[in-house]
Amino acid sequence: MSNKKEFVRDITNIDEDFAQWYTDIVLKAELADYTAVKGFIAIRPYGYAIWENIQAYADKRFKEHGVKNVSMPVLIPESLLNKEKDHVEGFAPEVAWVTIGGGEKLEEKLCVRPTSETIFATMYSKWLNSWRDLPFLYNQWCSVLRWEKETRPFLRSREFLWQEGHTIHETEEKARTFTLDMLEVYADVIENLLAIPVLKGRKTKKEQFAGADETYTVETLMHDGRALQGGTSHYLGQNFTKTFDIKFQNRKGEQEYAYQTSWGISTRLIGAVIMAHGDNRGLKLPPMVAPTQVVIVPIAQEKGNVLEEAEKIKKELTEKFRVELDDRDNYTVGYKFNNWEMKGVPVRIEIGPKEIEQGEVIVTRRDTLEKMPIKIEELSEKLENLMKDIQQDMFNTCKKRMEEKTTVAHNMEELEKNLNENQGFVKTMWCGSEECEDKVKEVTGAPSRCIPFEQEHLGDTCVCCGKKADKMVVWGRQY
RNA sequence: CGAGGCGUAGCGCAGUUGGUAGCGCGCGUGGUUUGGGACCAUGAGGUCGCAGGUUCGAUCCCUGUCGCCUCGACCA
Repeated sequence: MSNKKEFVRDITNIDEDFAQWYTDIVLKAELADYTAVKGFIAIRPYGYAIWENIQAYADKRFKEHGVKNVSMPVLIPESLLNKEKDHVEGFAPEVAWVTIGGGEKLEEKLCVRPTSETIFATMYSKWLNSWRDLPFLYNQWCSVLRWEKETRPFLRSREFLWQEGHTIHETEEKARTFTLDMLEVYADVIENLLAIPVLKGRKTKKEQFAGADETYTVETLMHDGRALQGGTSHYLGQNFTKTFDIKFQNRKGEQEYAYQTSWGISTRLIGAVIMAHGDNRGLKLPPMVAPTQVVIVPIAQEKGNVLEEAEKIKKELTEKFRVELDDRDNYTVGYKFNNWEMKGVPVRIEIGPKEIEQGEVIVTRRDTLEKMPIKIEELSEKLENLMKDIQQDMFNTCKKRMEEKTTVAHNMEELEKNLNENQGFVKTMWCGSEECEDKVKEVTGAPSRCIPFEQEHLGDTCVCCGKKADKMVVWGRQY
């Protein structure tokens, strides 16, 4: 009653101020906290556990493709960073420099890695001799630094955790295939683990990675209709292998430059999970990434054998699920319900004297808040199915929203109207010129998201200039 | 980098027309409670962001500075 009001005020309303809602969730669900330095967050155990689940899932997929993990240094000499022209221009404005070491000014300043193409390239050039050595399929889990001006936890911090894969291949075709394979891994991670549908496509020249020939992307859509780039995979061609002299003796005995890829996903995905699924009660985690999948809340736990029974259930469920028993005696049941809902735990089990008498428990889904009694002996089995249902339903809900928020425009007026009213993705035809791309961004504030793999024929003329167009491109405001 | 806002207890905020600080939540302890954010009692917790100036005296006034947050242009 009046409690409800208090609760609503606890977290900012999701539809009134989405940005504030997001910050509230990050802090109150104890995912992360601000630190002494702007743009540097402390990821707390609950947030880090989500990252660990993402890591475990993605790492397994990478390894299925033969990828091996390595660790590269955090510092890059200026001269190395400067070797690839497009690359420097893309990253130079946002790198942090180390100029003093051991109390003495360094002869050459060192940049804190914003990404490690240059280091990998240097090492690859040392390690590569023959076509028999290829491919090199290396990845590292690390943090990188980019001195952003505007920062937000997970979405845009100056330091962020990520994974960067760097591979070199014998042929262009093999490298291109691998680039797309990794994009599929990302789509798999985001759709199947995080339950967020993706739009797959290729970035326009203007939006692609600094130093890449092609950038592929998986784009996602958040609660408020804004887009978020979930992961990117780049085909780097021979841009770096030529400047870093990564060559090998090919099957014909000739010297040839290798073909390279790089690809990454970051802790930004935690931001995506928050913003794609959350609601006014807080976080809503898909079972597969949830650090705690089941929380058991005992009711009247001091009475009879409630706690004992709850512990028994926990023990049994722990074999299949990540389970927590909330036996804190200084909080009421209502507090616990709200607290775990805010933390997004997918399934809650209530057990009290009444349930024990009936030999059942009350199971509540976080996503729909639907309550159901389940016999204790059937619990473990039924929860398995329930987890699958929740995972699937959350994906479907998100997918439906993405479909509703994807519209078509044939001219600038429609494009602007759709972006303003419906947000989301807007599909249009595009002539392919950067002038038109710039103009759309200038007028609507929305950059191109990608040129989707699944092309549709929406007309024959460019949304902007009206000239002949044969590509479909998707626009959307982004995070 | 442009625009705005804010720095007082862990968090949210009062406050002193200048006399060295208070409320709510949270936290500790004891007890009563527990089926949707419990209650009583008691206690701990502050160089009032930092520096300088004015003043007998500054958390308050002035100047500077630093930091943080939000919104815009750039990025995972």
